Amino acid sequence: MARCCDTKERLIKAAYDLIWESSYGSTSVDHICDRAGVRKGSFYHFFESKSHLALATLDDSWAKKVTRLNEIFSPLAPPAERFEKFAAFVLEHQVEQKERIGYVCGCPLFSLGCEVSTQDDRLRLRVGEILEQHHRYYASAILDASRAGLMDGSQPEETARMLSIYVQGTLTQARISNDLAPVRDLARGMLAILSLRPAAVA
Amino acid sequence: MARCCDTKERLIKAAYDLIWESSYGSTSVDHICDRAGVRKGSFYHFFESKSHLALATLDDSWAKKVTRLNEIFSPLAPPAERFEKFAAFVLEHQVEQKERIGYVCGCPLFSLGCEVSTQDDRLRLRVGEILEQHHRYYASAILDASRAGLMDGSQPEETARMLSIYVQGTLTQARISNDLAPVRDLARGMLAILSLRPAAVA
DNA sequence: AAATTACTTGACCAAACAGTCAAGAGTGCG
DNA sequence: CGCACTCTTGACTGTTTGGTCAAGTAATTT
Repeated sequence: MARCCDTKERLIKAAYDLIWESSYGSTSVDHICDRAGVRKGSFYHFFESKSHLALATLDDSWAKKVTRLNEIFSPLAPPAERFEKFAAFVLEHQVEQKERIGYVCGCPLFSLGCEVSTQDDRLRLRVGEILEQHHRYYASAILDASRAGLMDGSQPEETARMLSIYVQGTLTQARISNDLAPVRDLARGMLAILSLRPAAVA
Repeated sequence: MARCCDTKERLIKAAYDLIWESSYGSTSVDHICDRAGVRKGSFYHFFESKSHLALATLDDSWAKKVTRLNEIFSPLAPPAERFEKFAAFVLEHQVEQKERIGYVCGCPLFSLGCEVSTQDDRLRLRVGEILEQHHRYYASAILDASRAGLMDGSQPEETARMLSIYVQGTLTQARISNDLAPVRDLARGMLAILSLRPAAVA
């Protein structure tokens, strides 16, 4: 049955899902293999260790997400709309996941990063890089908004940082309370942090 | 050597530290016993399981923290000062921990809550309750501030919610970036969210 | 057709794991 | 003193863990 197929992708998908639904520590190589329908020998043919697979899930999920973010944060879209679309995108993801597994799962990136940061520097740094990319999207939209006279853009970096933290906090809060309410308020909260002038929201 | 001493407390302390420094999943009962200098039989004399011990660490640490928070959020203190003292308290804690173990550890409550929420409802709910208590401190200080004419208090609950999320996000961010900078900006960020009128800050 | 390559398989290992238990040992009380 | 209670101990069990490996199988190259 050699040289077949999508074994590697199935492993990445299974690992991503399991870590998101539960946690890195409680997800064993055996669980991942079971869900992927793959024998353990194959696992170690493709990946050195669980940590290496986790890194692969980060790269893979980021590569997929980036095209969507490029759409949402397209410089062609009005700045306020970018944030609204982003919030809608996040909410949609969370609703879907809650319907599928019965729990609000929050952000796989933050959860994994938070869990492993003091134990696995490679994973920690990669998560940090990806979060930094999100920051870039925010900062660029803020600059566009202030250039258009829609908001006070005197501190774009600081404002973008606060947005990052707010999104991060909201998803963690939603996971812990197992409640989508904070995510439903995400758009409003982001716009409040941006202090966009009323005209921009309409 | 029976009927001695502080075995139970040592177990709670060891579990708290280990979970904070690494994570719940990577902390085994054996590790906890080792650090506490206690044999495993004793562990199971006091606690049914690791999950029960984790719950005890939550209760224990919250009981200790609450007296400090009552000081900080004393209705006798000016509202703005309460938030500044709180931010200083958080920073102090994080600096201490980073010096001790070389990593920014973030908040044990958020990290644990985030990690176990989809697997252990008892722990999840307890973490949620404790976070809710923090929210109460914030909301009460906000009401006091608005009553004193220091800020717009039209949405005290919503503002307190944003503060909670911001603090939570900041500590998670600090842990992931292994950098205290976000925590050093905590006071400023909290005051920005509160939009306290300049007079209140001076 | 033969050799190489890329993948799969299932059996295997030692270590770590959560949890149990019977036999003590120190303390306080009658 | 001796009983009862609380705690401690170390040896134990069965399972799960991450990880290895030799043998096989199918496509690809030569």
